[in-house]
Amino acid sequence: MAEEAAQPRRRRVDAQRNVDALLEAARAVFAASGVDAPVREIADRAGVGVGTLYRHFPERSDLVKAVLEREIDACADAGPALSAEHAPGEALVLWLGRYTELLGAKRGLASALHSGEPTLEALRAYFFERMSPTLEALLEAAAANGEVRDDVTTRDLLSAVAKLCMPVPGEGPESSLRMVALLVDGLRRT
Amino acid sequence: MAEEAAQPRRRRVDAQRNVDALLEAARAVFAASGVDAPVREIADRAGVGVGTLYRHFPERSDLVKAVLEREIDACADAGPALSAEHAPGEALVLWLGRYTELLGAKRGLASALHSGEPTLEALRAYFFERMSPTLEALLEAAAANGEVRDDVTTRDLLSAVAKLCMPVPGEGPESSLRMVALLVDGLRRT
DNA sequence: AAGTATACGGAACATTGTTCCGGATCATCA
DNA sequence: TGATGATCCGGAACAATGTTCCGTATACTT
Repeated sequence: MAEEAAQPRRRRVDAQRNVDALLEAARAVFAASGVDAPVREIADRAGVGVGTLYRHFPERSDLVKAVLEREIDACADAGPALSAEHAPGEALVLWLGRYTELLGAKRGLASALHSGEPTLEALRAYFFERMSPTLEALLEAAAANGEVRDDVTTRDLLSAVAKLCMPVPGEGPESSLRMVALLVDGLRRT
Repeated sequence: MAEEAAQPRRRRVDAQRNVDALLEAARAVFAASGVDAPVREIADRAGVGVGTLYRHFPERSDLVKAVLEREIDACADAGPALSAEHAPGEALVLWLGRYTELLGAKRGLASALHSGEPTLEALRAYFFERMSPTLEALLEAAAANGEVRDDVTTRDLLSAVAKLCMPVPGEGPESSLRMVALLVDGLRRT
């Protein structure tokens, strides 16, 4: 009786099992073959038909989104803590490091953000919606403190670092790190 | 008799006409719909069957490459002139502007460079092969002159700017310009 | 003009995202 | 517990797109 009264029924257990299997399969396949991996491969690995996959994730991008959402949240939520424990400028740089790390580790994320596919628009939107407030706060604090220039947009900065982290065949994450560092140098107050 | 002796025959005139038509159609279609436009659309616009298209351009990417090669060359070749007429640091910045402009105007170029498609590897290779010597010279001169830091790789810089120019739905070329400017600020000697 | 290498067109194939629906399965209630 | 209906499943089928194939047509050569 302590449950929500709205839902007339709860999700069938087999359905839940399949959702879990799909998420795990997707995680594995994306890690192994990138976010462009065929849907069927994921369905097979999960031991499920494509119909089932589409029942739970109406579009391929919903699966991508589901897999990446947790990591996006963790990164976005890391801002306030850094802000509490460090000086504004330092907190900003540390968070940008964390952000770069996320994009470097989940190579698929950067790709997904930039693949023109209109179907991934939802992921892009979620990503920026989540990250913007965090960076906004850090950036404003650091600028108010005079540690970084104040003519740089939150959106530009998020976007720039994400782009620099785009994986390219024949280029490792190290080069992304170097390029981000260069950009951050440009950010310091002139 | 002044011809090369190797080729037994020269290209048929109808074939040449079709190649030209295809190149023009591709240019138009790429400009209108991006480099991901369907091959058939290009063939149709050129008034030609897909078989003909594939006879002259064995892979889609060959067509992309053919369309973009000329512009790549022009940009790469612009380096020495700038170098002759300006101070090293200024020449570098001016050329980077030209380079950014190319990537901003031919939105397809930046996409093509970063779309993971292995078939576009040839274009990527050509691009860097052509741009590297130009930027290398400019960068070395400016660094030797003490105007910019000397710990930045040619390759990193080419790659970074190209990435910052990647088109993203809902983001115009202006934001690319701002981000490149930021990066260039980071490039100045500290 | 005849002969032949070259080129053409478009049907057909492979891959991939997505839709559809008949049949199986589970939750609920008498 | 057993009936019942909502929910879910599987995979065949469809659409879009890159690529291949081959019978036919055309342009050079002699």
